[in-house]
Amino acid sequence: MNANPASTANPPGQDGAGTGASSSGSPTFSPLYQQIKGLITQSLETGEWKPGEIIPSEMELAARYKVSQGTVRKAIDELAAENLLVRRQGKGTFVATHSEDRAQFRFLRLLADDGAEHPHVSRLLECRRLRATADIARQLELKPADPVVLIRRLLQFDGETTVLDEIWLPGGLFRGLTLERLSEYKGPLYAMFESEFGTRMIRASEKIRAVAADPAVAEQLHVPPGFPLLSVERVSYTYGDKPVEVRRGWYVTNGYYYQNDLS
Amino acid sequence: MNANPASTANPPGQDGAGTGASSSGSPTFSPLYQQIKGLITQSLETGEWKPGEIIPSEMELAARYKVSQGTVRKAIDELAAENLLVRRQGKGTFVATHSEDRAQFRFLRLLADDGAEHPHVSRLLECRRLRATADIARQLELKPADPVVLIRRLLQFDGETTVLDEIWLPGGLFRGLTLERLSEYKGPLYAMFESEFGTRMIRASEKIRAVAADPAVAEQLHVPPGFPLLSVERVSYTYGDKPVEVRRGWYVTNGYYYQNDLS
DNA sequence: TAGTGGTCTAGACCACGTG
DNA sequence: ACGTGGTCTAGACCACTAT
Repeated sequence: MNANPASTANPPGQDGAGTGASSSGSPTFSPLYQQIKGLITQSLETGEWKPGEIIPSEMELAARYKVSQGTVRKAIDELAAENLLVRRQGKGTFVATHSEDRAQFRFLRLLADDGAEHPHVSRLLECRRLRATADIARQLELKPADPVVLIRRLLQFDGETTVLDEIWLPGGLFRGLTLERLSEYKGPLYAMFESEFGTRMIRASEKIRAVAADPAVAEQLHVPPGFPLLSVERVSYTYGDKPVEVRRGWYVTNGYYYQNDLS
Repeated sequence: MNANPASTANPPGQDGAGTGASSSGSPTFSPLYQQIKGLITQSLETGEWKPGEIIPSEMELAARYKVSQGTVRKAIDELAAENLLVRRQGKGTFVATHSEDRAQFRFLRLLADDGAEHPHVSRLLECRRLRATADIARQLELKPADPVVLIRRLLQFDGETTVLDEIWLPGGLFRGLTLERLSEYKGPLYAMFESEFGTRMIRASEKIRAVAADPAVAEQLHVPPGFPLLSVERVSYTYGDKPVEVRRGWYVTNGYYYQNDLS
């Protein structure tokens, strides 16, 4: 009989999830689906649904949050676009993970000159615990001299030593991270951080430069000092745009290139 | 009275735009909104709606294509996500353009070390017409020895010579492009290509390497030979993934860096 | 056959920009 | 006051996957 249930169920401040500040004096306005998105993100963050697991169906979530399926759908759509969730028709919606998928190339876009994606192996150099320098502390939003973990490693593509990485992590989040545990783990580093330490890398920002290899780096990469290297400074973020990794990489781009798409 | 108009109006093969191959024997299936997206793209391609102009409202397009507003909306949503259209609430939907917006940074992501986005000026070196090499012809999907235009230029940031670009364009698409016309035009190169030659760059793919400056390049950039430079090889595409520009750039990354976000 | 996500529709109301 | 895009709902059907 009623033409539009929304006209009675959805005026400001009457429904379960609320409509944000539309009835308050604040000039802000938050769409319902954004609030649902936030609630779903919370459940991801707290581990209610873990990487690789299926989350409740759209209908179940709609009932839980007391909104329509369409609103849940729009929230999930955005989370899927941000690579936090993966939809699979006929099966359900799953929490994204760094373990599978080939999500590996997402964070290491090094291709051979012929365009092929070659596999690589990691060679760990060290894993030390020390105190953050002022610079690292600032980037990780820690206090100076807070404990951090430093990992140094080489990556070999087809046996060729191609990448030298220095990775800084907040000590508090990565207790029990040792060289031994690192070397035992099979798979991408981010997959280990996700499954072993509950820290999931969501996005990263990189500063790329061309630099001359200094003697120490040159020796590790088997190139002469002064050799041109790609310098990649990365800061990775987890939920809530919290920085949880600083990475400095030196890439030998002979036979390989860094692939980037502008769109 | 009827609970669901769609149940009578939308069975396979009965509506205006059609529902793809759902009633044919073909295994393909194309959602209605994808077909609408294709029709809108066509109108963009043919110039029915030009860069900067407003396109018809969602209601008008829905009437034109004989679908619901929601279906048009979904088509426009995707085109907006691909930067082909720009939505402005309360005003309408507009054809994206390289002229305004600050869309400039989208295709030249060079920032100063302090993270600031500095303006730059272009210094044209030459604009010649010649025959494509085998390599350039292949990348532009031309026949070998087809006519092409070569532009060479320098970019200066804060007076510092920072970038040397070599740009190849298909001769057929850029008739009448001369050094004089280039130097007269104010604004980004892509804005000129768009407004003067009707060729709009949609996306680009880059291969990035660190290289040692060869003597000729070094001289232009005022650095010593062998100096580490960022080499950026770009292929730009217009509608239908048709390549229309090959660009080779050398960047001096002292005081500046190439910004990239992984997400 | 049942359940999931994916598409499509129709209609109502809201926020924004312009008269 | 009006038109635009933006949100929200409700319901039907389609496509895919598993049982």
